Amino acid sequence: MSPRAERSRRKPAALSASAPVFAALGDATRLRLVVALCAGGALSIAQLTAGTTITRQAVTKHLQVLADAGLVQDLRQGRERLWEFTPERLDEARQALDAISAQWGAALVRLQRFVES
Amino acid sequence: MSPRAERSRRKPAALSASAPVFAALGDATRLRLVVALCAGGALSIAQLTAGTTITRQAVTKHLQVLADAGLVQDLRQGRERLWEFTPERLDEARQALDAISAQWGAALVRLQRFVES
DNA sequence: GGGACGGGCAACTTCAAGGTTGCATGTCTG
DNA sequence: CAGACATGCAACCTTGAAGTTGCCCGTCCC
Repeated sequence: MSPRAERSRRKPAALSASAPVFAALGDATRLRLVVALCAGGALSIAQLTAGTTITRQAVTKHLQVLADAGLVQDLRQGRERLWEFTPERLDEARQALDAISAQWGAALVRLQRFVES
Repeated sequence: MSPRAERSRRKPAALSASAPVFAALGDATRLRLVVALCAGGALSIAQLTAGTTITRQAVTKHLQVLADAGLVQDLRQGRERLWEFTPERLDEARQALDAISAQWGAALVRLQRFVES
């Protein structure tokens, strides 16, 4: 089965359900956090704060927003609190963008047929 | 050339440049507007307001936000102001999500190799 | 001309996001 | 134990987002 067919086999997820995910990604700081967690596995708050100009508390709040959107997950380990990326919601968001793009493509095809007729 | 290779041939767009696009999509009302414009071609403000509970002014503001993000475009026609979808920025956002997903996949592969060694 | 209709502009309100500071708490480690 | 380290919690501040209301202006059309 082609990748596109396999993707469309899953449940549609209502498309607007991805709005919170987009909102969570719509901040440069949070986008950086997501990228960092994607590349580096589980990281602590202190590690994620290092290299930024903002406070540890601000990073904590951003991580909480990402967690509420289902993009990251925390796991305590000793005195540390490690955060790791979870891909499910982001995949749903990707599918949502694919759906929009497909809808646009279909509209273009209809327009093309209309012009030719 | 495969779709993936063709996609990666284009410029990377820095990934964080898509943050404003995600922010624009991170609102249920605006997401609905984008979907409507994708399906229905160019629509007027009055048409986009019909069927919603919010004011015409609120719709206008949302459209302005979408325009600032480069997702829509307006064209005046008589006393109407029609809005249409523009796909470029949304495609960039799709590529950004693909990049994140690919990075996560690569991290998983590295983890797998590490566990096996 | 004179209504409808579509839209722009500006002021205003409400509320939450983003960020900081200060202090308390749990946890290693020498 | 004592201190360093990682974090939590709560109060606070500042802006901007989201939405409304009121009024004005251009355009279509009978």
